[in-house]
Amino acid sequence: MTPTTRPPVPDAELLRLDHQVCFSLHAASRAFGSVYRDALKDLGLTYPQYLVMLVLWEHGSQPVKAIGEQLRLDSGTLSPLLKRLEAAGLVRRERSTEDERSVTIHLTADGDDLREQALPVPRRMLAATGLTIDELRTLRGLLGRVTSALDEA
Amino acid sequence: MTPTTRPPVPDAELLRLDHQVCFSLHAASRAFGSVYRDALKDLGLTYPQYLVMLVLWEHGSQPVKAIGEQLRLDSGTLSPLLKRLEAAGLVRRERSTEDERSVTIHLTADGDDLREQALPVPRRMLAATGLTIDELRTLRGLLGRVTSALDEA
DNA sequence: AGCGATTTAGTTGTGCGCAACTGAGTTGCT
DNA sequence: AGCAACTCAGTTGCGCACAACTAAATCGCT
Repeated sequence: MTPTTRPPVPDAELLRLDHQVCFSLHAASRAFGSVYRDALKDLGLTYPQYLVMLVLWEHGSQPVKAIGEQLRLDSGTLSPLLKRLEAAGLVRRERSTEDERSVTIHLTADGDDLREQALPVPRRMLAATGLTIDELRTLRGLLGRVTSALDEA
Repeated sequence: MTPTTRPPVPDAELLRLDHQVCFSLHAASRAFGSVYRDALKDLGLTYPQYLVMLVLWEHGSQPVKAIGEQLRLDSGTLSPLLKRLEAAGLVRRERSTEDERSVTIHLTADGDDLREQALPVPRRMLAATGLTIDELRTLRGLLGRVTSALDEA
């Protein structure tokens, strides 16, 4: 639309907006990380470790690859992270018998028990954001679209 | 509102929503990082280094502390990052004479020249997000509010 | 059956992010 | 003036993220 006329928003503002959005995202992500760090320190988990545990709590034992797809993480990140979860006694690694390339991650009893302790965490986080439900939904929607679009490029 | 009645959104959905928002944020931030990495590799800058250069391009020479406040980064992150920028010849460090605790960061001629090369980057990023101007503004607003709220906690 | 391409996890190396700490310099209080 | 509290930059140590690579297993094609 308006192909031959000036865009309604001047270039300079577009550029500033881009920087602000990217920077806001960066800052917001780190702010979340900081609050999660605090909420999770009693559990002895980092935020990425918590994400892995969530996947296991929700869907049960899974190969490394499946976890990586859900969290958008590769083996270079997951392998050492899972090693630390194993060292903490929360998780067990088992090489698959029918496909020996694959390693399945299982929860240990301790890992399963930890779920109980983790239950209040999301509510605490939710409150800390200070957003309404509708705003959260809008945010989630926009972020999802951005991520999909960026993954194309 | 509706103080004694059931909330209109069930608990379970709240929790899922929180996870989705936090996770989306994490994923979106990394997706941005990935596209920036690509857009910036010709300049030899990482995304955080680019953010520091933006601050210097826009506001000129500044002490480390001021840069950290604008980018929400501490000296543990900035000191080595600035060292790398200095090693790349983009930046010069100068201990302040009137307050010898403070180190002022100056752009070198090369660092100033790089601005020219960086000009097309934001437009490219903007296009890659696939969002409209209004959506970007909404996103920026929500992210800013989340970050402020989280910084309180 | 044989062999090249692909898949899966893991390793290595670099940089970011942050907590905890250090050390030099400054400020404020008495 | 003197000294405790604070400020600022830097260092150390750990974990995450990712590119590039390796090694082993599987798949697919002929």
